Amino acid sequence: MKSAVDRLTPLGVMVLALLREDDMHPYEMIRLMRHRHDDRIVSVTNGTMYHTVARLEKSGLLAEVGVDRDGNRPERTTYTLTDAGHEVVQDWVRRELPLLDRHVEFRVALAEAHNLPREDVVALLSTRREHLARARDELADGIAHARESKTGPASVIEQYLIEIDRERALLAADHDWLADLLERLAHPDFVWGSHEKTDRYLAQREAARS
Amino acid sequence: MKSAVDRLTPLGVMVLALLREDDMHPYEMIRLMRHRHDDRIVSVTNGTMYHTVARLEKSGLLAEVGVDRDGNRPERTTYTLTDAGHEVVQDWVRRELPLLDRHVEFRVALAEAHNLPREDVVALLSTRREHLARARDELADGIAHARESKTGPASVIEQYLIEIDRERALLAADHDWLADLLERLAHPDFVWGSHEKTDRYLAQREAARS
DNA sequence: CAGCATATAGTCCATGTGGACTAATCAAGA
DNA sequence: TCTTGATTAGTCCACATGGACTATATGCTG
Repeated sequence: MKSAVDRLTPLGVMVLALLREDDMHPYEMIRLMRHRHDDRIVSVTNGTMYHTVARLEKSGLLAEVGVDRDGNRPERTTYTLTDAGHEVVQDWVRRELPLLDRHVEFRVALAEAHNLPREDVVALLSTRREHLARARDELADGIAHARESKTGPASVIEQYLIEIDRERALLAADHDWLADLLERLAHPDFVWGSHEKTDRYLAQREAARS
Repeated sequence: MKSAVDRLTPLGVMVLALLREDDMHPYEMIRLMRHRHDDRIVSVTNGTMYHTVARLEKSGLLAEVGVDRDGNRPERTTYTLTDAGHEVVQDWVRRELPLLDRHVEFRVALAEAHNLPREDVVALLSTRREHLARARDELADGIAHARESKTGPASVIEQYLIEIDRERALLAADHDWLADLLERLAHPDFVWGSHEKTDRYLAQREAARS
């Protein structure tokens, strides 16, 4: 039986996270995500956004709060986050933070990690760090093994190892970056929490009007 | 007017590349891709594979060569690459190799780069290297700028820079790895060419029977 | 001030994806 | 020997994506 967390798409999670900051209509989500360059992480198009919001509403993770009108502009339907939606973002982030193979999902989880208590994030990312170290070493061993057991003409397979060697390099870099982040997170100077989000949202909303 | 290259999905390109090695039926492509762990790069499912092959046939990039039968097993339809298909893989790889933002596409392009002459690959990857250096520096500047202009309470935004700082780190690692690869490619010991592919294919086909 | 582009807010549809399903054959275990 | 499970080869369908399209309002340019 698949729970609500499993049905969430990356964009769906970002939508729920946006609604934690304030009630919003879909078009504003699109503008805000573009302004914050969240579309680096997931592609944001009209079709997908409206469809995603409709799905989230059907799942009871968000709900209409009213239809507002500005002059003669088209009507806009504003949505708010439900308690279930609130909870499900956190569950989703918790699930995705340690996983290695879902690249887009991890970037979203990392971008939304501030929705979780700091010590939880540190624990989950420490697990991820171990997974990264293991995956990196296993890949390196596999590559070394493949290089030893060259059966044909000398090093003819080297060209087939290029892409996998890049993956190894990126895994290593990801690991080292994460180790550094964990040190920074351990330091008490690193401010954590979601209490400033409304300020941030308002500031960016203002900036978007210029 | 969108050419055939634009319509290609990552899996479509890998299918065409497989057919350069030998004629094959879709089910064997699935097995072979799983055996080579090409499903690290693109997800391989029945539905997508058969649909992809059908599309490629409709575009004239591959063609049926016969329906073979093994005992009372289900019939299997074998496909071969057309001249157009041959050409289009190379065009696609040429187009994708320098681009930064299409992560999956680049991994496929890199894995299939051996279908191009070595000097072309070196040129395209050198361009990519410059793009990477520029993107890395621009991101670093943007992050530094955001840290300077903190308007609110001290370093409250630091938690919002985590994900983008990871992107910077991975860009830097990608750049350095690529610089190293380009040095290795310049060295004459690095064997290049597609003449051994049939051997490789046969060896793995054999290995898959154990 | 006429005209053209862009922003606002959203709908609709063609296409691609992935998981469930079928149906037969072969291997292995109790 | 009977049955369970995996492999072979493929079909089918529900759903997610993204681009095209609509329609009004505002801004900018010559």
